[in-house]
Amino acid sequence: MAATLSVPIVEPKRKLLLDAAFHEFGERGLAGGRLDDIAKRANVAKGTIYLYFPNKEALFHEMVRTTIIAALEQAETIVGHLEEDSAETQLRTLTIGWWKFLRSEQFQVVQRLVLAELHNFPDLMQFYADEVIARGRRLISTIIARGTMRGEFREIDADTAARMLSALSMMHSFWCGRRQFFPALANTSDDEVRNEILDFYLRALRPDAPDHSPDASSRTLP
Amino acid sequence: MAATLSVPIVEPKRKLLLDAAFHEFGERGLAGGRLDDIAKRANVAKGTIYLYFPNKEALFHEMVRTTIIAALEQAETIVGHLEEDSAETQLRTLTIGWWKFLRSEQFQVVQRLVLAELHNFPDLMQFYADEVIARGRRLISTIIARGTMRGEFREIDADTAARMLSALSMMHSFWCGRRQFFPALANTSDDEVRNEILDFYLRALRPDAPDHSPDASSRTLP
DNA sequence: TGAACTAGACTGACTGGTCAGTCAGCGCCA
DNA sequence: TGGCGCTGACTGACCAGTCAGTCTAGTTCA
Repeated sequence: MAATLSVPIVEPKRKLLLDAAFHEFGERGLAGGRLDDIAKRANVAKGTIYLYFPNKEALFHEMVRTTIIAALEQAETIVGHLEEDSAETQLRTLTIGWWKFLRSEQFQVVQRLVLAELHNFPDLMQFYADEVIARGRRLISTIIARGTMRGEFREIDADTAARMLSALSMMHSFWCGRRQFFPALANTSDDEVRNEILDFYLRALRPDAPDHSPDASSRTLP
Repeated sequence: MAATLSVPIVEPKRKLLLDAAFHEFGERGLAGGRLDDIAKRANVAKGTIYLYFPNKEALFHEMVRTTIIAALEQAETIVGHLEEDSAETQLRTLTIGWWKFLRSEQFQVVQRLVLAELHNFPDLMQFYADEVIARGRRLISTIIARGTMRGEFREIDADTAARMLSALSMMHSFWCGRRQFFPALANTSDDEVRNEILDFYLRALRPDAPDHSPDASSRTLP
């Protein structure tokens, strides 16, 4: 059977284990997750896990890493290529894609694990900070810088502004993931929340009204 | 002994244990925290813990509860009584106090535990959501509603607006607690971050410029 | 063709360490 | 002297990690 195609038939099992680990650790965390249960989920004996991973921590480590990567890849296809629209439109497009990413099951689990366990895994924390947080912010900040240059947005440090959008999105995504506890969000759909964030955010980026400022020296009214 | 003063001399030990539990669980989480170590921290034998708490979970539960309460009490004294200032000043005052609360060690630990472990303790999660999140938001939203009524702020749903400030503050407080991983914040002090948030936020609440909008009917310029 | 052999993926009972929870007993104080 | 607050060695459950053994599929050879 394997004589005809020499593709390694082995790797699927690795993926199977990572998938089982994702669910187990996602539910119970690193300390709470049991290898016996992961094996059971993967329909495999416990010993098999040790054929693919040296120990529990390594399995956890790799699971987080691959999940982040998979989630990012998925996010990238969603976000797409930002055409030469207005900065506002670009920001809206990006946010819609990014929000979908934040609300995905994969990211929700990763986020919980990051918040919960990653202070014991500085390298994973750094990976997450660089690849998820910083990467997202960089995309945003590029658009904002462009918008500011064009006069679409007010003068504002693009990195700071990006951080603000990031904070709004991430915190709301977390709350949306626990709607039961937050009556304020119980009757608001994910998309509505996202639009609230965007509308609020874009208000803060509006250019100064031409007058209204203390020194009326630079009037440029029509 | 108890004849002379009938004050229970027992409670200090309880507090001692809760304090030790705070540090132990704060560092290692519920699953990782060891009762032996909590006993050691409190200079007490392990058995003593069981004179005050029925089991580990109960100790954890009560520790989280009392910590939240203590942190809130402390926050309340910081926030103080909001005098009849402008809404903006009130919001600034409140945010300064709230931010100090968010950045306190007590809250930092509670936040980590909440994010990490509280999905196994729905009642604690609810307590946190009600007493910390909702309570904070209510304070903010009252001020915003007043500001909107007075024309200081634009028309905006006060609860939504409160949620935005809450999101900005909580997420940034979390990031500030892990500065090592976020180079963007490495060179920005807590107070600077807080001011960035406030300035950004207040921009989003500014009333519409009198003209610039479709109907320029209501001019109230000097 | 098929019997004998081999490789190595996989199994699961077992081991050893850890830790929550127990309890017999100690010492101090009224 | 009685009892209360406390101790800490002990127990048993649990679970990560091990390893001797099985099972399957491929290969060789008569």
